[in-house]
Amino acid sequence: MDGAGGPRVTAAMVAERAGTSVSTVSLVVNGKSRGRVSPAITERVRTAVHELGYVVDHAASSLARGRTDLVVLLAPDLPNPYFGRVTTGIREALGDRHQLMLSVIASGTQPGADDVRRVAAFRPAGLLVHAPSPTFLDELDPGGPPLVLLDAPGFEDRAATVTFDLRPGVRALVGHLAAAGHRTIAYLDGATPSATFAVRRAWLREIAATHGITVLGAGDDPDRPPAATGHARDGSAGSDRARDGSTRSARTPDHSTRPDRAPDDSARSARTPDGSTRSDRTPDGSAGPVRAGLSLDAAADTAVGAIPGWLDAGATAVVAAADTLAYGVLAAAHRLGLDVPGDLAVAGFDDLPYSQVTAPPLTSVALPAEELGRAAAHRLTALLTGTDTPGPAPLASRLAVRASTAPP
Amino acid sequence: MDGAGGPRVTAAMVAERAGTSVSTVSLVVNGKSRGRVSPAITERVRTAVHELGYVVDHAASSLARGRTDLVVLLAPDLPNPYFGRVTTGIREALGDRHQLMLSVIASGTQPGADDVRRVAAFRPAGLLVHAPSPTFLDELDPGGPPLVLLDAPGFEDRAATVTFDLRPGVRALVGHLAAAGHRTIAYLDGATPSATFAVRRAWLREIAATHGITVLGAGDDPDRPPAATGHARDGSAGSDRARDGSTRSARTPDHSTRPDRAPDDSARSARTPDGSTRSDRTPDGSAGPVRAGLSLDAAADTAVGAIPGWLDAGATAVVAAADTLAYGVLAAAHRLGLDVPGDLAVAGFDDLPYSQVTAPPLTSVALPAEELGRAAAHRLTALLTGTDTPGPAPLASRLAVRASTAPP
DNA sequence: CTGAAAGCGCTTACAG
DNA sequence: CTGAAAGCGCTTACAG
Repeated sequence: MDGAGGPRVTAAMVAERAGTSVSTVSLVVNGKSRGRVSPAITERVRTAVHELGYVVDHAASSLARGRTDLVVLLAPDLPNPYFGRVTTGIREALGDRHQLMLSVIASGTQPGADDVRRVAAFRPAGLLVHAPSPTFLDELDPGGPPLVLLDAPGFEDRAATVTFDLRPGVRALVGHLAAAGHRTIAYLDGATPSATFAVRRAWLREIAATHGITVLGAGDDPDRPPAATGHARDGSAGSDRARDGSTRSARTPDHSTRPDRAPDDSARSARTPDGSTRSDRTPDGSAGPVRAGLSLDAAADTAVGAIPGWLDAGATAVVAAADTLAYGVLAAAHRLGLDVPGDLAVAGFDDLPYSQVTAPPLTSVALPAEELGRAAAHRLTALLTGTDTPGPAPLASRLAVRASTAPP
Repeated sequence: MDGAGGPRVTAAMVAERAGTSVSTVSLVVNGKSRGRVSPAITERVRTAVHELGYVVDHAASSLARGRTDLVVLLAPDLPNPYFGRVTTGIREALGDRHQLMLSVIASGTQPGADDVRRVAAFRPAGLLVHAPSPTFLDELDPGGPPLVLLDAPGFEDRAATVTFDLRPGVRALVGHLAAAGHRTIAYLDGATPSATFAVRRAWLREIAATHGITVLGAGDDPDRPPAATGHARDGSAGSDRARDGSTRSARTPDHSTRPDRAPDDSARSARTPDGSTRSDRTPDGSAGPVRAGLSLDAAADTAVGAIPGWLDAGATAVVAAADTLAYGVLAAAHRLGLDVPGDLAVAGFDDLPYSQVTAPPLTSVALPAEELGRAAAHRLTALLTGTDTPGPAPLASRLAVRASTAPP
C-alpha cells in the first residue's frame, strides 16, 4: 500500500544469476545477441530474465540510448467518439515499434504551452497532434521532435500533415440540400478554434454560393489570429495568395495533392472567402457565426437559442460542424417542438456510427477517422526512418444521406 | 526531418550560463531553492532556463529519483464514448501532480501480459485499470505499482477498487419493465469478459426473478475462469461464500460500503446465482448468453441474428449491457421491420448523451462515468500519499426512463 | 565470444 | 549558501 512496488529487478541481478555480465544481458534482451553471444549463455540469460521477471527500465534505457520509442498524441477532445476512432487507427499502424502515449488535455481546452513542455520532458521520438489550433503550433519549440498534424488543413507548409479532402462530401451535401429545395441554411460551428472547423465552414459557404444558397453563420472567422506570422490565412482552406507570399522553405513538394489544389478544382473554388480581411467580430445580425461546445448538451443549449433566429432569417436547414453538434440540434429541435426534417433539415460532419440510429437518422459528411490515424502514423514512422515521401493524398470525404435531410 | 530535434538543452548548459552549478540548477527548477539558494542566483538560473528553453529530462530525473510521476491508465476500449468520459474525470482529479499516460490496447482486446510488461518498463507511480477481466489481474506482477481498478466489482479484496452500485438502477429498470407488463426479457451481453458485465447480467437476472420475470441469455457465465484461485466467484456480484473462503489479508475494511453488502440488501439478493457451478457452455436453447462486440455495427449484426429467437421465446424487451450495444439493437430492430417499443422494448447501461436523441430515445441505467474517474484518481493519490481510506461508497446508478421502453 | 568502463542527464546527501 | 561527487540502470564502443 505504500507504493514501494518491491525491489526492482535490474540487469545486474539477471547477470549474476546467469553467471555473466550486464553487457551480455543487455545484448540478449535487446535481440542483438545473434553472433555476439553464444547460444548457451543466451539461453541462460533468457531463463534468468524469465525467472526474475526482468523488464528493461525505460528511463535508463532511453537515457543511455539518447532516444525514446515514445510517440505522443496530443488529445484535445477525448470524450468525442470521433477521436477514439482516430486513436484506434494510430495504434493499429504504429505497431510494436513505438509506445503510444496519449497526453490528455482538459476537455474543451486546446493544448497549451504547459502541455507541450510536459511532453517535451519525455523526449518523444515523434509527436502527433490532432486538429491543432493555429496558436498551438506557434508555441512549439522549434527544436522539437518530428511532428505530424492530423486534420490540420492549411498547415501543410509548416509540418507534415494528414488531411481530409472535404470537397466531395461538402459538394454532395450542398447538391443534396439544393435538390431538396433549400435556399438558406444555417451553420453551427464548433467552439474549438481548430483549423479543420474553419475549413469546413469555408467550403460549405463557398460551394453553397455556387448553388445560390445562403449560409447563415458561416462568415469570416473572428477568432482567426491576426496574420502576423503569415500563416494565419493558411488556417483556412488555403488561398493561393497566402501561399505565394509564404517564406516557408519546407514545403510539401506535391502541391497537387492538397485538397485545395486538386486537378478538378476550379480557380474560383480553390480560393476560399477566408482570404478576405473583413472582420465580423461585431456580429452582423443573423449572419454572425454561432459556436457551440462539442458536447451534445452544450450544443443543444446553444441551438435552442439560435434556431428561432435562423428560422426568422429563412433558414430551412442546419449544418453542424460535427455530428455531436448535430445531435444537439436534433435535441434542440425536439425541445422547440420542431419536426426534422419537416420544419428543419439537419446534417453534420464525421458520420459517427450513432448517426444511424438518431431520430431521424442523420445525414453527415463522412470523414474516415481510422484511416486518418493510420495515415498519420505511417507518415510519422516514415519521417523517423528518413523515408518520408511528399505526403499522401488527402483522404476523401463522402456523404452519408439519411432521413434528417429528406425533402419535407 | 531526420528526427534530430536539435541539441538538447541540459542542466549543465543552464548552469554555465547562470554561472553556477548543476546542483543549484536542479534545486531551482524543482522549487527546492527556498532558503537554500540565494535570491540572486535563483533569479539568474530562472532567466537562463527561460532563455535556453530548458526542460528537465524526464528519464534522467526519474532514474535519479528512483520514482516517476506517471500514472498509467490501461485503456481497453477507447472508441467507446463512455471511456472518454471516465478519462476526463481521471484527468480532472489527477491535476498537475501526475502525468497521465494512456496505454492504448488494441480495440476489442483485453490487456495482455505484453501490455503489462511494456507498462512496467515505465515504472509508473500508479496504475489505473478500467473494467479489467479476471485473467488480466492474474497476469499482474505481484511487485507492481499501486493499483486502482475502475468498475471492477468483486475485486475489492484483491486491490483498491472503485465501483458502481448497480442495484438502484437495475431495480428501477426491472420495476419499470414489470409495470409495463413485460414478463420475458432478453439480454444482450458484451463480448468483453470484464467483471462489470458479469455483474450487470447477474443483478438483472436476480432482480428480475423477484418480479417473476424471465431473462433469456443471462445464465451463468461460461467464460468465467475456473475457481482455481478462489477469486473466480468474486468476479460476480460477490457471494458470502466466496469471500469467507478467501485467504486474502488486504481486505477493504468497510465491507458495508460494498454494493453487495448495503444495509437495505436482503440476504437473498446479496447472493448472486453465479455462485452456482452449473456450466452452460453447451448452449441450453434460447437461454444461452448472446454476446456482441461493443461497436454499434457488431451489435447490430449480432442482434439481427438473435432477435427472432428471442421473440419466439416470448421476449417483449431487450436489455443490453451497454448503450452502444443497445444502439445496435435499435438498428437491428429497424432492419427487421420491428417497432420499438411496440414490438420490442429496448434498454441499455451507461446512459451516454446520445441516448437522448436515438429513435426512440433510449431508456438506460445511468452510470456516472466522470465521477468514477474522479473517484479512482482520488483513491490512487491517497494510496500514493499513504492516506488511503477504506474506499469510497460505490457510486449509485439510477434509471433514465425514455421512450424506448414505453408501454406498447 | 565476453566483460570492464564510460557516459546518458539528472538528484541528493555530503562537504565546505 | 554553494558545488564536487556518487549513483540511478542502462547501452555502447572498446579492449581482450
